Formats: sequence, C-alpha cells, structure tokens
Amino acid sequence: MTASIKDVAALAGVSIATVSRTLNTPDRVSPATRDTVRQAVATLGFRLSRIGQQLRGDRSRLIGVMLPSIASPVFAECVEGIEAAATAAGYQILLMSTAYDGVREQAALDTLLRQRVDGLILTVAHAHEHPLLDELERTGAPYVLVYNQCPHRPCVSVDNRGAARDGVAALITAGYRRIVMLSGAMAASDRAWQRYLGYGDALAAAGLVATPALEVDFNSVTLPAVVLAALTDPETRPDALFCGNDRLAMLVMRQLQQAGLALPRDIAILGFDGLDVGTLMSPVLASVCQPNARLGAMAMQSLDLAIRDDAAPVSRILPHSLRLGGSAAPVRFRPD
Amino acid sequence: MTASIKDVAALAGVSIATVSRTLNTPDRVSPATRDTVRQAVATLGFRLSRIGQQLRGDRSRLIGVMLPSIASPVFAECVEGIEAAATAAGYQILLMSTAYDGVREQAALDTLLRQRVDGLILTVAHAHEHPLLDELERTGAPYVLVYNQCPHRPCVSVDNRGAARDGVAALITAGYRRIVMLSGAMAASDRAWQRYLGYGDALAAAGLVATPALEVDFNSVTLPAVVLAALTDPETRPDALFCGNDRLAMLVMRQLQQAGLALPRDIAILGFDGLDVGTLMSPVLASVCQPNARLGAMAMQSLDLAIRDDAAPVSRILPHSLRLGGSAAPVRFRPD
DNA sequence: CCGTTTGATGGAAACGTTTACATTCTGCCT
DNA sequence: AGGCAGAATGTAAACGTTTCCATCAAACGG
Repeated sequence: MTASIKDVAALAGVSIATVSRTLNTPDRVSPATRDTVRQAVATLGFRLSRIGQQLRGDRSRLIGVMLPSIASPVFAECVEGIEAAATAAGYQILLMSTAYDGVREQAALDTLLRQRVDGLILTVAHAHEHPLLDELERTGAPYVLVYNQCPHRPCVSVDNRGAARDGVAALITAGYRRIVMLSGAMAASDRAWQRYLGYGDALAAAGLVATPALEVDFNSVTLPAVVLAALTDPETRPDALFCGNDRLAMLVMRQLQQAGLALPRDIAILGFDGLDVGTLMSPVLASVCQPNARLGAMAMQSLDLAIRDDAAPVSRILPHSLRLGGSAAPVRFRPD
Repeated sequence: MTASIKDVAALAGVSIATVSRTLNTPDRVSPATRDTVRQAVATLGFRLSRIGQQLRGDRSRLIGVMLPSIASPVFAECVEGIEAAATAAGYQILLMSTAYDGVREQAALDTLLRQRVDGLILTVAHAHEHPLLDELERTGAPYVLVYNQCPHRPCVSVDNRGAARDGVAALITAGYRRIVMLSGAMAASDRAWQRYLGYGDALAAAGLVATPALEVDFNSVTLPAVVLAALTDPETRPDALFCGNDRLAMLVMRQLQQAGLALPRDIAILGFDGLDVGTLMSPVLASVCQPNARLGAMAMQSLDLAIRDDAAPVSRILPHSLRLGGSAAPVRFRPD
C-alpha cells in the first residue's frame, strides 16, 4: 500500500488540508509546519496521487494516441514528436495500436474514453465516413487526426496530393519520362489515393501519360513476381518509379539491385515519407519528406490549444520537402 | 461534462448501485431494470470512469514505459511488443522517453508513480548503480528492465556477451581474421561493454588478437574522418567490422560503399540488433538478432505475473539468433 | 484595552465508483 | 395462513484529493 495524504498528515500531526497546501501552495503555510510536513513526505516517500486529483475534477492530463502501428518508422517518429510536445505541455500519452482493424479501434477508443483522456490523436484508414470518428464527435472529446487529410475534420498532415505532384515533377525535371507509381492498396488508406492523384497531376502538367498504379500488399516482404518482372524487363520497364511510401521504396531498391539493375541509371526510385533510415541506403533514397515528428508535435499542440480554449482543434497542413539526388539523381546519358 | 453514473441512475429511475450492477454483473439485476438502465446508458453514451474505479482501490491497470528513445527502431519494435502484451493482459501503457538523461528520467519516474502505475518497464544506461532504480525499489513498485542485463535486478534481455561472441565467431568461421569492433561510446550503455567482451571472447577462442574498439558518438550522422580513413585504407583496413548496433552498421555500410568499397569482398560488416530494416539494405545487413518485440512482450508478461502474485518479477534471457550471409557472407578469393 | 485585520490551520463536502449491509417484496413450504 | 428463503434494489461508506468556509490566535490601530 502506498502512503496517502492522510498518512502524511498523521505523521506530521497536521490536517490533510495543510499537507495539500504544503505541496501545492507552500507560501500559504508557516515555515515551521512546512518543514514538518516536508519531513513526513520524505520519510514516507509520498507523492500526491493523480487519481485523487483527477477525481476532484481536474483534467486527467492524459492524451490517447491511437495509431495503426508503432514499429513503423513513420509512426514511431510521429509518436516521438507527440511525446515531446505532450511532456512539454504537461500531458502524458496512452499509446494503443490498431493495425487499422475496426474491432481493435473500437476497443482502443472505449478504453481511452473510460480513462477520461483529455483528448485523442489518431490515424485511421479513411477519415471521411469512419464510424469511430462520428462516435467520437458525439462524445465531445477533442481529437485530431494525423496523416489523414479530410476537409470535414481536424487534421494535421502534409498536402499529400501536392507533395506527390512536386516529387513527380522533380523526377520529370531530372529528365525521367516513363514514370510509374507503385502503391500500397488504394483501399487501405486515403493517402494512397491522394498521392496517386498528385502523381497524375504532375504527369498531366508535363503532357505525359499516367498509367494505373501497381498495387501491392503493404506489408509484403517481397514484391510479387509479376511486378518485379515488369520493373526489370529492359523492354517494358519504366524510367522511374514513384513509391507511395519509403518502406516500399526500400524494398524495391533492394530487389532491383539484386536483380542486377543500377540505380538510378537503369531506373530511378522516389519514395514518400522522408524516413531517416532512407539516408543510410546507397544510393541514398530520394523521397518526398513529411516532417513526421513535427506532424506529431503539431497535432499535440493543436489539441492542447483546443483543450484549453474548449474549442475545436484547428487543422494544419505542414510543408513537405524533397530529398533529391541519390536514387533519383538526374541521369545524363540515357539512351532514348 | 461527461455523464456520471448518477446521471444514468437518475435517467433510469434507479439507484447508482443498480447501474453499477447492470454494468458489472448483469445477471444480478432483473431483466426489466437491466433494459431500462442499458437504454439510459446508451442515451447518454455513458462509460464507467476508470478514475472512479481506480480510486476505489482497484489496480490502475496502467504500466509505465520509460525508454531512451521511441523513434529508434530497436525501441519502437520493443514498444510494439510491450503494447501487444499489455493489451492482451488488460493493461494500457504510459510511454515516456528519456534520452538517457537523468533529469528526464527522474521527472518521468515521478509522473508515472504519481499516476499510480501498476508497474514499470524501463531501459537505462547502466543498470547496476543507477540511483533511479534504487529509489524505485524503495517505493516497492514492481519493475523490469529491458535490454539491460544485470545480475541484481529483474531484467529481460539477450545474453549480450554470448551473442556478440557467437556473431564474431561466425565471422571467423566465414574466413575473416582481422576483425575490428566499432561501438557507440562504452560509457553510454552497459550493453556496449558487454558486447565488446563477447567480441574479445570469440577472438581469444580462435587465437586471434583483439584490438581496442573504435568508439564513435552514437547519434552521429557521419563517421569521423579518422575512423573512415582507418576503414578504407587498403593497407590498414580490417577484414571485417563488428558494429555494436545496426544503426552504426548501416551508417558504415553506406559510407564504405560510397568510398568505393565492395561489401563484403573488401570488408565484411556484422551488426547487432537484427532490425527488420537491415534486410532492405543491399547487401542485406548481417546481424546478431535480438527478438525486440518478444523482449518487450516478455518483459510485460513477467511484470504482469509479478503484479498478480505480488512477487518480484523474474529475469529472462531470450535466445538471440544470427542473420548471416549478405554483408558478412564468406569471401572465397581473399588475397592474403 | 477593545475591535478588527491578517495569517495559519482544521473541518467537511465533492468528485465517480464498488460493495457490504439493509430493506422490501414475491412466492414457496408446511 | 404464517413464516421464511431468495431475489431485487437501495443506502451509505470508502478510496485520495482540493478547496470553501470556519475557527482561532496573534498582531495592530485607535
């Protein structure tokens, strides 16, 4: 049994009110009593219980964080940003992962709401028309989406379509013409589709022809043989490959290199996410970079503001950037 | 204001006890009342507050997790394991990162203990003689270390020394002779030293000579010029390089490749951690693999058992494995 | 020397639950 | 019919805080 404020009061020979004051507003207690109480606190190793405080009606200072995965570097970096901002603002985070699974999402939401979190940060597969989010709005708990981008809800993200457009435009500037997109299943997340639209925008602006995206299972550890064949056959293979995320890009880089292709000479690769670990590849993975940690931090800040002002959190679009060169460096002598 | 059990009771026209029973032990309530209460619960969107329950003296079902970093894949994978096991056992995790900084560690510990976590999972720089851990033991809160390996405390880890020995022995078996170790600062973590000892063991067993480890700053994004020079100069460079962790190994792989060396022909690389992302490199990063997610899950399970039996958590050494080939494949034609 | 301010402290209520105990009612057994 | 078991429900205390209000003593002004 951990000591309670009563034990401290008893040991110090004062009332619990005085103990509370000593700990919260020491200047409202006489120096002598203050010392006695502090002595008792030290003896017992006492710490005020947040549970008691929460019950009293204070905010819980807990933020629920609900993400599809934790080990994925994208989300890991994001959580790091959230955690830093949360600590700075005096919150703690309750972390739950969902694998985009509706049942787990529902369970996580229930648990978090029962814990009376002050707010939630989450990423879902499709932000419009997600039953969970509607339920969440009904409860009135403030929440912000990260990575999702949806006009009707508070979101913190990059401009997925614009970012993809910029990245593919850079490929075109670098001299690539036959550009194909490799994506996780479009149905799996709304971002995939937005990025494909951006890809189309860039090609259209350059008068080039867009092709349907090659869709692969997001978690696969190898590329389907047919996809690999399409990418390696010297007759049919594209100039450049735009990958919907960095993990896919790294996967494809390794498989193409093992198939004997030289990157970016035989084929250029551009990823999306800007993962740190991409800079450890050789060639360095070119990528459309999202500021993952900042996305998380910004979501947390937006949420904090909303909590304090009792208002709806505001959406934010953070700037993306391009990491060029490396796997998408311009190639001078390209036979046409 | 979220509804409380009183609101439900009022709406349903029953006492709060009946509401509580309806929610916790529905069979002890008459079907008619049960329906009325459930109706009221639904109308108000009511969920029992964990705060009230915790206050009542139940366990908080919260586990504090305190790690040096979240974005590092090693810890990210570990957190994923912890979270899965925690959810399975009915806990939630409160995540805090410390960067091995004593001040942050102390602050995190205070916050977590005030939240009355049922137990803690943590990683520190040096497990023996860490003031925080002594304080923690005084509080009586159950805790388990992950990654740390220390005879006097509950730890879940691999056998760092043995694992390093096995890895380096495999390099020797593959034909490498002049093997050097590259490590993060030994002072930064106890594991670094343990791994260096394992390196020494393997060399000694083969009658080879160990050299002092090359120490570099763990977070650096490039290798110091002098280290790079030592590794690239054809006169002085070693056969094989054993890196204290995978991040370092990937860093060095890229820099050596950019310097024009062929891996593993000119120099073999062996990492430590077994990060998934290493398999995306080319050549695939050979590594001494820790089961990161399982380490986390096992720590959580051990903690859960300890909490339930009100006993001290038990230490566990999990088996390591080797991922060979790739950057440490045997080289047949090596000029001597 | 009295009345009033000021400062220090204590008493008690409130927050949201669970649960032991008390109460009421139904229906069964003899 | 009377008594009693058993089911259904209510009452109230307890958990650990904060804080309003009351109390009390000392200090101070007149």
